[in-house]
Amino acid sequence: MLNQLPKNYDPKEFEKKVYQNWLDKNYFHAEVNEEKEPFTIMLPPPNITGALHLGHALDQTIQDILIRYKRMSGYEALWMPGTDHASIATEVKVVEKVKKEKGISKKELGREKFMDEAWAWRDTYGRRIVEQMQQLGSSCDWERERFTMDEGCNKAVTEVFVRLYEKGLIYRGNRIINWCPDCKTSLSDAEVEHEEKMGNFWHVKYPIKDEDLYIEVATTRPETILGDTAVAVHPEDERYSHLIGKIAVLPFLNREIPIVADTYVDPEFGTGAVKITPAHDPNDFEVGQRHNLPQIRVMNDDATINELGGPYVGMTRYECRKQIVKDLDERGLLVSTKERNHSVGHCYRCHTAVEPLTSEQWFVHMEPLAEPAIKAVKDGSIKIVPERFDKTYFHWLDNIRDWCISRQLWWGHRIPAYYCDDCGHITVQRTVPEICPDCGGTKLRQDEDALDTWFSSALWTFSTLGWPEETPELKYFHPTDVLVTGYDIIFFWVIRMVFSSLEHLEEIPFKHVLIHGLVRDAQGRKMSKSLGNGVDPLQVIDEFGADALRYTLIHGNSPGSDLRFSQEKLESARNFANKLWNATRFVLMNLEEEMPTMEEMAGNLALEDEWILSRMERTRLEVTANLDKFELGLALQKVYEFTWNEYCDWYIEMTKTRLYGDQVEPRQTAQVVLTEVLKGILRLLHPFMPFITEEIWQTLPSAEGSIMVASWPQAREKALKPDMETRMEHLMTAIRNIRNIRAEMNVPHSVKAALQVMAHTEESREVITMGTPYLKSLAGIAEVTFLEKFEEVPELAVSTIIPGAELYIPLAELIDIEKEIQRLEKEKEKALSEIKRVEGKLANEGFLKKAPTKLVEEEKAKKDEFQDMLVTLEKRIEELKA
RNA sequence: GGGGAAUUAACUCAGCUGGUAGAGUAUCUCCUUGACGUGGAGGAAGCCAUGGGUUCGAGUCCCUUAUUCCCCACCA
Repeated sequence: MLNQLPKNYDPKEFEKKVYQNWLDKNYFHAEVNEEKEPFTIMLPPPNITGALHLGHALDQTIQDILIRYKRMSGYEALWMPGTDHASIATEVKVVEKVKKEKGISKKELGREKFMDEAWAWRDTYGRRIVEQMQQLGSSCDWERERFTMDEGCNKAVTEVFVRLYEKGLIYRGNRIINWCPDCKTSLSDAEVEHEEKMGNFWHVKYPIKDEDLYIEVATTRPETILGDTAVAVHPEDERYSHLIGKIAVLPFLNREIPIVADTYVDPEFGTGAVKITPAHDPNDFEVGQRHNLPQIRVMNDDATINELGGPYVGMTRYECRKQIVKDLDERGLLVSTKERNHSVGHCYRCHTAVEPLTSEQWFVHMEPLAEPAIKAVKDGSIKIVPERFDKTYFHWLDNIRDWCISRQLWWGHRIPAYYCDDCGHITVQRTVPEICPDCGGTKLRQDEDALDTWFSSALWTFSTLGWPEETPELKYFHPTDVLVTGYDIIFFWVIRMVFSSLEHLEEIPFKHVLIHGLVRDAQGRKMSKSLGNGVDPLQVIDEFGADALRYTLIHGNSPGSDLRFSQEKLESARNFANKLWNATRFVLMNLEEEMPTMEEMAGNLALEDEWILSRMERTRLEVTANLDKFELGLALQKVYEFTWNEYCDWYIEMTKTRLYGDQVEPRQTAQVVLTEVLKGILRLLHPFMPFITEEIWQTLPSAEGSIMVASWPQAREKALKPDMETRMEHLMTAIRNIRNIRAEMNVPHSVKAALQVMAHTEESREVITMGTPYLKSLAGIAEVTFLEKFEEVPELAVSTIIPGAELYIPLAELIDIEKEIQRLEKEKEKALSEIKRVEGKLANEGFLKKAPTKLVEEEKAKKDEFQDMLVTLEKRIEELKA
């Protein structure tokens, strides 16, 4: 007795064990190996802020499929895992934790102790993420696991910062930036989410100094009046030309501000006069620069009004807005209030409305970096899949502005800039300076700020391989092959990796970018904490198994599009696993200890053997092609269909006559082919469903080692047997038709019918002869006889047609003649409509001239076929009516 | 304001370089046949959103319209 499997598929029984075995055998590890071609994927490092969600599961499943496929195909496949420190998000979480546990703020705790807390957090969640990935089956090279704040990454970050600074591409400046009053840090443009909101548009009068005149401005943010330093009008706007150069008096503060002319102003919009607040509006900032206006910042870091706000000091920006509107109204300066839609920026982490304000920050000068990045995609060095995301990529780069990289946070890479207290000189260098190179002073302070998280993730493809050292790994594995990520982080990450790698390594970071969509809930809603519709991958794995989860995420999904996640899909995935499981049980219980090899049986193959082997070959060809084009959903679909519809539904059923027969030889061939094809299926399916395929593989005789290191089946076009496929098709049609007739005639299973065949071609006679055992076992036929003359056709019989032959079932006592005539009429209709279609085509001159000859031939053949069928049907109907 | 996507069977979605519409789920009929009822056999179900164009031929390519959904954007 060979190995046996339990009756039901229960992934919990083996998934952990299987994964542990892979770990023990070190199969995930990749090394520089000049004898093999490398294939590299860098895992987009998950944030250490919490647990993995279904989006991660999708992202990682795609990568795991690709990496397993390539590993089996003989590549030295490296999948480098790691986690991201996620500066803001983690810091916020740790701040909350400290507050909750210790009741103190981060300042009270102090920088050093705060960092200890953050590292402890990282240890906990970093480990949890690894565990989750392992449950999903991810075959990462854990020995190479990295963290964006580990020593190697730190070194790379410093190196990049210093190089860019020395090149003049990083600078420090007092500029307008996006400020999150809740996270209390600056944000890059990419980190601001804009939202359309209904707000008010207030028209306000500013008195003109020493004159009985007013200038009317319009604003959505009255609280910024406190920071106004000018009013601007269009230079050619005649309504205001007399006011240019005059002085307006700011309400409440009585500040005297000039009226300036600037083409930025759109005379058509609002009143045509704009209040200018250089310290709180990006456009106004620009105007301010052009006209040398002072910047008056009237808000604190928490967006309350500071002492420059006069009577409004201490109010929040919203309280202040309300109060100012009220005060303006009281003084008769409020002209009107209108409703108006406008977009407000929000922090992508905490969703607080962002406050634009001027601040001393570090920036990357983007223009010179953007250009090569655009070129790399334009010239095809980097291919984005699906292609349409090119537009997103270009659009962002074409409109890029300088990148604000400093964050007022502790958790992150501290900026390697040192200020001299004596002379104010700024030193940027790789190591901590002892003395100021300018004045020799020793009182040096390092910049307090940390770098944007994305600054370090931008280096991920090479900082993880040892850069700036010229390591063998870097040379061998870089550029990486595919970057797999969601469309939501093209801006944050993909673009920045491209220009970073091009700038520092002078090569692309990856050859392909494979974009996937978002995982949504069954109603199509985004999964979110506030909706409470998030699904925990671990719970899914617990209930259905990791393979079913992976199947659900991949099946029927196409690159770049969102997918809905539902219970039904999981069930269908689990059912498929169960089907495969039981097919294996069937095979196992019919095998014997001693089995010949496939090669030894090559001469004994029956029609169905040749057929299934040819079909498997075709499936291999298609699946491999799909995988190479990143069409994972299609690839999986094909494996599924081959497994269920061909192997299980037909081939297994057909082998039963041989397996249960008492002759050794045909039985052995069936046993060998059953095993061979099952193994073929397992190898094709392994990248998608690694656990079940491994578990089953291990039970099969003659399967050596792990399926993980088995070879990917090389598809051979010449192994296809199209004629065998056609013959089998005909036999299957015969069986289906007979089953159909039986169902329609309500012939119970117990009643075996005799089949009489009028064969017109040698081939059809052969098909029926070879197919006789299957007509018996699968179509309820008792025996098959061939008719030689038309006169022998029984009168009371139901009939059906396959190419080249008519099949009759005399069921005199059972058939209802009227019903049978109806059935035949229906078939006749079908034949007629087919003939009409084909004839229409063949009557078309253009078709005959321009369509490929092969197609024309096929159509002609079809026409003949259907016409024969029609003749037979008509004859048959006549006979029955008579 | 700009860009993109979607619109295919009751539902959720596939459909690659144009050549007679597919799957899963649900539904209807039958079946405890020695792998599987997490199953088997059979059936019903679609003017592939709209109007045009290119073509011998369009779900597939081009344009129009409608609806829905994303993304981007410095009109105060």
